Amino acid sequence: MPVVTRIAPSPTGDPHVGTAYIGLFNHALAAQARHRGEEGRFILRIEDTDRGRYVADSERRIFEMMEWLGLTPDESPLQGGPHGPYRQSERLDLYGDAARQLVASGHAYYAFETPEELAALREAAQKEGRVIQVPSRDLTPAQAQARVDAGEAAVIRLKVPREGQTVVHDLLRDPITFQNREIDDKVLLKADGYPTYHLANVVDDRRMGVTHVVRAEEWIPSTPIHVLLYRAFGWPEPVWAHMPLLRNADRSKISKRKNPTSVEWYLDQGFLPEAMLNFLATMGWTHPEGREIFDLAEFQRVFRLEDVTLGGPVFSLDKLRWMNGKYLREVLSEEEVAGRLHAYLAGQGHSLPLDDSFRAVVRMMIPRMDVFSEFLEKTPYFWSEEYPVTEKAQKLLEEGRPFLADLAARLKTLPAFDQTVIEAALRAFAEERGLKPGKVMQPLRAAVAGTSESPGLFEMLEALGQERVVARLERAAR
RNA sequence: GGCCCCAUCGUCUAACGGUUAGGACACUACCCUUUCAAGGUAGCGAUACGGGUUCGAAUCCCGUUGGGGUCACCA
Repeated sequence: MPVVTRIAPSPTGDPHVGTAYIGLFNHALAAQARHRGEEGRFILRIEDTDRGRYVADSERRIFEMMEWLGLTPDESPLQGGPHGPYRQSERLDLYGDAARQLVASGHAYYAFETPEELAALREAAQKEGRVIQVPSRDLTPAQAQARVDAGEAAVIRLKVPREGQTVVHDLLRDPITFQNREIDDKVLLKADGYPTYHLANVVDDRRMGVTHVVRAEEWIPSTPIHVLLYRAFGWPEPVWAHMPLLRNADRSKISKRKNPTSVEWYLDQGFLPEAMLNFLATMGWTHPEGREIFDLAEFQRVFRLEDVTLGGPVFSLDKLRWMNGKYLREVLSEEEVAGRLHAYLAGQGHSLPLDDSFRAVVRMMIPRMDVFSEFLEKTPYFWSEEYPVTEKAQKLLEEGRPFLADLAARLKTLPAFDQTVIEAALRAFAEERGLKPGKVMQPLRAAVAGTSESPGLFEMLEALGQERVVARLERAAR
């Protein structure tokens, strides 16, 4: 069975984590079909029929987000494809024709009510606890056509049956039943000639051959409209599957105010796309063998839509961070981490050489960071002599005051400066003074790092190098 | 408020009529240890409630409660 899926974001702002989330599943479904040797396509279509909310670079940023995550679509406005154009604003003729076709077949009608009239109608309907009824529905086709011909502003509305019910066969929640009398006559074509979401969505999905509509739960209430539309056109319905909504900690729909929702933020913070994807995959779904860490290929291998759970998953930044750290420590090699971190830092405007010294610091920091943005924050003393000194480090420095100068002198004379030599020297120094090793090491750490929290002292000293270590010690001893 | 969806530890979830209700994050303790981490071990911690069905219910049915979504010429 061919599987054609899509995401259809509107270009109204930052590339949203929810788009990535839904994109992951749609992308996987298409990939699975291809692996089976069947047709599988994943489309990115831009729903830009609301000119009021259009944001110019949003489309490009959505595409870049998908690429970053490795969810590159097979067809999109940027790549093109055989079913384009992929921007609804470039497909306007289609919708007008489709809407008029429905008027001709009696499934839709021209409506002339003004916004003010509609507001009044809506208020009245609300009072009576029923859905709005549009007077234009009762116009004869000839009457309506005459007013349109006269140039009167009109929208086209779907003529929803007054009786009966419409059942949505959602793959995850089948069946969902709606009473037709509770569905209002939705606008299909706006007065400006632009389609509404409902029309454009159905027409495009049909023309692009979409077989599976996998989208967020918030669309459930409009799905009966879409079903009615498919029927009015005489088209077969796609498979419907409504995924749960990502949630804030208070369980409301994930939002900007309560969570970082822009994927660009995660990129800026230095999250890995692999970890992001892995984490998103565990929202509403679990690996059948209980694995926590798995890659996209593995996800595609074992994912089944039917296994999706429906409780709205709370998006936990804590767990995402843990998972990202896990990738740093257990999935990627040290060399890969160094390379990626270097590229990340370059992207942030820090040009550090990708050399052995950088690699040594990275190696020490891998177990000490979860995301790349922590790297420089935690290692200022590796890159400059102007590193901050914490209060606690200051205290340790005082404790070391009696021997810091001597220690500097001792380290200065060391013939080699590797971990083994350093450790032996320090232990010997402590013993001579009748101090426990820690009593020497802590002040030393404070002197060279300005903090009591650092990687292992010996490896850190080696990475810093004899010259810097001695100089810092001498400075601290003064 | 109408309509619709949902309901297992604080969070993500496992269980698909029979388990001491399992794992992960977070939290706590201990171990390791030169600090901080990482890692290891242990602990804390859940079937919302009430009725059914059944020999047996977290699992099936109904109700209640709770949470969420949606009610535009936005998507």
